[in-house]
Amino acid sequence: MASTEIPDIVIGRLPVYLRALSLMAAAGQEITSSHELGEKLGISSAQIRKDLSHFGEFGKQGTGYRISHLQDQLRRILKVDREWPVALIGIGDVGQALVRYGGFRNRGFRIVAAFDADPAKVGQPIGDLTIQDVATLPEVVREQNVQIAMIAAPAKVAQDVADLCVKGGVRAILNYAPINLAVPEGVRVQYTDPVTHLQRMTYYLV
Amino acid sequence: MASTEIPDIVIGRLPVYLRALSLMAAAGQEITSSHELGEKLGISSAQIRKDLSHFGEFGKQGTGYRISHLQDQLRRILKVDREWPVALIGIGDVGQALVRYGGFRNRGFRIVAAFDADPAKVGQPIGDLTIQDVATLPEVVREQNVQIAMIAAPAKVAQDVADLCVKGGVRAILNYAPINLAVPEGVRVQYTDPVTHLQRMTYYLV
DNA sequence: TAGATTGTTAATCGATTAACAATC
DNA sequence: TAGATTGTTAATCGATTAACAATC
Repeated sequence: MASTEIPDIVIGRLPVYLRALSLMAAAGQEITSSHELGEKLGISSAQIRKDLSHFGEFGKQGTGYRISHLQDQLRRILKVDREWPVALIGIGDVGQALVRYGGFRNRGFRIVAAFDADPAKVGQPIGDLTIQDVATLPEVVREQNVQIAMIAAPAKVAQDVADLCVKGGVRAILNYAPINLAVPEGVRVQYTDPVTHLQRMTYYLV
Repeated sequence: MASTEIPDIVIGRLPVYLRALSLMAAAGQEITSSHELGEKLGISSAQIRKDLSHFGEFGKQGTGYRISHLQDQLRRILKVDREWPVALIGIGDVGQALVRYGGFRNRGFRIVAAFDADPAKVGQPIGDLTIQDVATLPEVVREQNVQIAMIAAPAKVAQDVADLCVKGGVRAILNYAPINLAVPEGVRVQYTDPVTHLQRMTYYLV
């Protein structure tokens, strides 16, 4: 079976599956099973099979899944069988780390434009790029058909930056600023904040 | 009411509530309601009230919640009404950004030890700290009673680093390496990987 | 073949929501 | 007071799991 409203929580697990598969593939492994994958990820094998069954039949009874095939399928489903252009806003410590991060390549993304509001930074080179004035963002991302943005700007201006992104046609935002963004329907936001992650664990400490 | 096995998904929302409250407080606001908070976060007001009801009664009928009081309560519940010492392993781009990040203070955390495996880095200053040899980690974190670690080391060695952390008594790990860690029962891991976040959104793009 | 593992169904489990009495 | 909002209950909704026929 396939289609008809896949739960978002299922979509959220697919990148995790894909990452685990890539690790296995890198180690030279060719076949895996829902049981093995579940073991590695702390997820039940039934859940993995159920999740995958939303999209089709990718395994073989008695054998399991050919890793390369399942990777291909997951990449296709997640639409990362291509290279998405990404805009990065805020070239501070986090922004610089993101530019230098080698993990985007081959996983579906490339930073194609970097922005900052600081006149001292605008015009400076960063990696292969030149830092552009954030005021020009809507125009630039629209021209380059950029649908994805990463916001690493200070919290104070993050909402303004998000507004500029939306104005330029961005539909997906990864927000490093520790604030909740208000965006129109149809624009997705993911948050990443080390403190929030840590605070989620302290509850369980003594 | 209180206690008796709070669902982890509820715990996961508390830091988000706390962050939103801090933002309101910073803007000079003194009172809020479950409705307003839910509006800001894209969560139903009923869910917020239900979540809070696991821990006690923090509001007032007809009025809502006094923000400073709810902040205090959430900080107490999450155990971030203190300052947790944190170890950081891997002083590359991400590690450096974390050391310079000002957002830990006042939110419950302080990096008290920085480690790297590179002999050229060991002994170098980073912020207020000196980079230490990762081989000494178990000893050092045990001495300083560090229960929380952030791993920003390369994927290849992240599991080894996690093992050292566990050996030193660490019970909570925030992992920036794009791999799933195997840890013993009782040790919590949170993952943060920009690519995984982005891949979760591309599914919805055209 | 015998053993293993899939894909799927039905049952269970848990989380979210709607509604409202209590009350500030 | 009148209006508003909490805390909580019961109902709904959705996700996870157990189990197994199908079959490699």
